[in-house]
Amino acid sequence: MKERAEGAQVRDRFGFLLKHARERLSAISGPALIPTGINGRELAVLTVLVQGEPPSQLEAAQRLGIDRSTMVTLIDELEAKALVERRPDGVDRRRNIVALTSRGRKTLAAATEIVDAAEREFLAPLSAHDAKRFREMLQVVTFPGPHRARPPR
Amino acid sequence: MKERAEGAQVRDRFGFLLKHARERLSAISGPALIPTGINGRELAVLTVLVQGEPPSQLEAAQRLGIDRSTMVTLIDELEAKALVERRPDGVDRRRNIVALTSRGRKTLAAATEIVDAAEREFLAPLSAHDAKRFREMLQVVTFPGPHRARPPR
DNA sequence: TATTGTTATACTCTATAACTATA
DNA sequence: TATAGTTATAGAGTATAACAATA
Repeated sequence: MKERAEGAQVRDRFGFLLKHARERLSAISGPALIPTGINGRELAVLTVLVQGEPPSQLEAAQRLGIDRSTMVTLIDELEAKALVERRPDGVDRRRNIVALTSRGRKTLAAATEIVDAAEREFLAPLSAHDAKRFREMLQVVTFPGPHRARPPR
Repeated sequence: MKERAEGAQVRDRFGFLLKHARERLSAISGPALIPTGINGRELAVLTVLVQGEPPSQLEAAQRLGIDRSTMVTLIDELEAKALVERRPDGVDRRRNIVALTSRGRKTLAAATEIVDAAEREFLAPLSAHDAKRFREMLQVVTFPGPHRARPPR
C-alpha cells in the first residue's frame, strides 16, 4: 500500500491554480495579440478609456486597480504608438484627460475580438453553461461586495 | 438615453479577474502567514517536497512549473531558515535531494492550516457546493487535457 | 494644504545563457 | 555529449517617495 493522506497537494491550491490559469490564458492571448501591436495590459488600458466618460490618468489607474505612477508609463507607450492622446483638462489644469485616437479605436476593436476568441479557447474545457457560471463565480470571489452575492438584509 | 453597448468591460475580462483574484487571495493569506516566517511561494515549495518521493531540485521545480534556476534561490532561502536540507544523491552526484527538516515539517503544518483558512475566507462569497464546483472548473481550465479528475484505481 | 502627473528608485518574480561537476 | 545545480544578468510588472504645477 502506498502512502496516503499527504495533506494538501499543490495542484489543489488556489494560489497555484490562479497563477497557472493566468499563464495559460496569456499563452493563448499573448501570441494572438502580436499583430495588433499591443499586449493584454495595454488592451486593458484602452478598454477602460472608453468606459463611460474619458478619464484622467488617475481615474484610468483606479479603474484598473493600479498606481497612478504605473499609468504614466502605460500612457507613454500608447501615446508613442499613436493610440491615445493626452488632453489637458480645461477646468482643472492638473489633470490629463486621456482619449483614444481613431487608430486607437481600430486597434481596440481588433484586439477585443482576438481576446474574446482567446477567452473562448481558454474556456473550451467547460460547457457553455459552466463557462458562464465560472465567470460569475470568479467575479464574486474577486470582488465580493454588497452588489451581488446575497445581501445580508 | 445614456450610451450603450460599449463592448467588453474590463471587469469581465478573465485576465483582469484572474489578476485581481490572486491579489485578493494574497491580501488574505499574506499577512496571515507572517507568523510562520514563510510566504505562499515558500509554502508551495515545502508542499511539493513532501508529495511522493523527495525530489531533486529539478523535480521540485517541475512540480511547481518554474525554472530550475529559480528553485536554487527558493531552496537557499528555505535552507537559511533551516526548514529544508540539501542531501547529495548517493547514486547520481549531480543531484541534490531536498528534504524537510523537522522544523520544516512543523512550519508546513502550521502554514497549511493558515492557507486552508485563507482559502475558506476567499471562497466565503460562494456556497460550499459552488466553492467545490469553482475549484473543479478552475482546475480544468488551468490544466485541460486528458486529465484524471479522480485518481486512477 | 491637498491633488495630479511625473521621475527616480527599488522590489518581486521570473527566465535565459553560460559555467562546473558530474554522468 | 547531456544533465543538475549554480551564477550572472535581464526583463516584466509593480509600488513608494519626493517633486513641480495647480487647486
